[in-house]
Amino acid sequence: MAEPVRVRFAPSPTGHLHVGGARTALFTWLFARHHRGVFILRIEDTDRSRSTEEFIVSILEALRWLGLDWDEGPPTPGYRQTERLEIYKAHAERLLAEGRVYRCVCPPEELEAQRKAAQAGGQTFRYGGKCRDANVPPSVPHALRLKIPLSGQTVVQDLIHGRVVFDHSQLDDWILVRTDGSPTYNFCVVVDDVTMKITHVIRGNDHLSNTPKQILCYQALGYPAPAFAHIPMILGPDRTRLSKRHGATSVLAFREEGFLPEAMVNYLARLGWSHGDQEIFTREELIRHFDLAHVGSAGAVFDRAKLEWLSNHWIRQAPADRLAGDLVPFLERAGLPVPADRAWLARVAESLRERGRTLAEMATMGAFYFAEPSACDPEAASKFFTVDAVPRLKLLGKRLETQEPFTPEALELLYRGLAAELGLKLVDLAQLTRLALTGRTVSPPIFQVAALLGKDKTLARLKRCQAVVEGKG
RNA sequence: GGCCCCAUCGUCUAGAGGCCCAGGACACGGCCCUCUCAAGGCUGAAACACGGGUUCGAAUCCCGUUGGGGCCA
Repeated sequence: MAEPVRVRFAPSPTGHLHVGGARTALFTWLFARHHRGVFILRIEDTDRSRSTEEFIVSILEALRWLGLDWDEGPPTPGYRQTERLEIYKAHAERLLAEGRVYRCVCPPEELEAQRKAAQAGGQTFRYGGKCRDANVPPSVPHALRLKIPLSGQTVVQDLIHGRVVFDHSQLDDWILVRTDGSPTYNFCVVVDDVTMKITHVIRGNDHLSNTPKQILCYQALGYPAPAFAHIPMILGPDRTRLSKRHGATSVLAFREEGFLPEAMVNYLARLGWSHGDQEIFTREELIRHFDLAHVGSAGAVFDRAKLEWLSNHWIRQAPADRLAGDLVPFLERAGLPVPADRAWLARVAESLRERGRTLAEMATMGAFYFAEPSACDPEAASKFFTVDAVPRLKLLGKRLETQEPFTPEALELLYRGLAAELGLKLVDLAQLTRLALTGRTVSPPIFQVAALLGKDKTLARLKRCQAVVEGKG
């Protein structure tokens, strides 16, 4: 048996958890759970100017919502980079003492300007290593640079991309500690991954280019490098990296829209990973089947339509009583009264689930269950409220008044009988009733609706509808 | 600009040299079912970026081109 797997997800709290980060977290979590390893959460908050406490809270909440539980991490202290500054400092000092790193006084602005100028002129700019042998004294403000070997190459054995070779001649001596004394992101990552004994670094493709420098840093530190897996990025419809420009990308925004976490997890898992032709996965199935070998190497476009399809699937799978509970905040937000009878709400949810792609949609579509429809769809009204409408409504009201029991099955029998009696098609009576009860031409099966509404409300709405039609002449 | 990654239907993908004149799913069209809309069933249109090799044989291997993406305190 190999060494136990230890993996981490390391978001920076400079924004909400977006779908790209969520998928990285999911893949990492699945890898850990599949291998019965340890999933670690680490907060990369070295960028103090942009990191906030709220974003940390929001990210943790998003992870919990997705059901990605961590074995190590906040609120336990020691899993935030700002708490680990001493560790980075100690490692930097060691590298300096061992001559693996040197002091550099080249002003960053100047270097940046040179690079821009070179690029504009179609030239290649590379840091020349002016300070490499300059023996800058410690008293002068300085940055710390890692010495990259002048020749040779570093090979990244990536679990997804295979062997990727980088020529040392193409790599700049890179900054580990800035002039202001702050360690750079890439240096912190290496030190953290080493000290947390991470065995597999699973992260976005955008970090692949930094990997050879990190491997060189591991070597300078005298540590073995972990295995790497660079997963492709999630793209927008224009095939550029998914961002706010492409609309809502925050995981919590999807929760607000009424997607179920099962749907989100299922969708994200299938975005870039596959298991034959299977599309629908429970969490357990994902854990059982997930492997990095079947993660693709090309970027994937985020497709909301497919998410919605999965969402509908998982809404139909969910137990009715859970759906009822989930629906409550969406009713509130839609300004609808929340019924006290939870069992009744569960039955309502059950009638709505077939058509709902999100909880928010269910609340909108089912509004008539909770409040009397304010007005009929005018186009439908002109079509169905003909001269025949009033007598039919009257007759329906009369028959329904004495109908017992008021169940969908019994009501259907009554309607079918009446339709036959009048020489009508069922649809003629059904649509008229649908319009009266829901105000629309689209709804759950109308006998179910009537039964759930109960005899009193059903009769009242039929009567009111009749009055409206008569009033119109 | 240099380096790196990537390239199968509109989208997500199956495909690890012959089973592929390329399979599934979402979306789209048609039909069926049906009290409406969904769901479901059947069905249609829809792809191996291009050019060279290697091989008896290539979506699958190699090279190049093109296109896209990413990294460079």
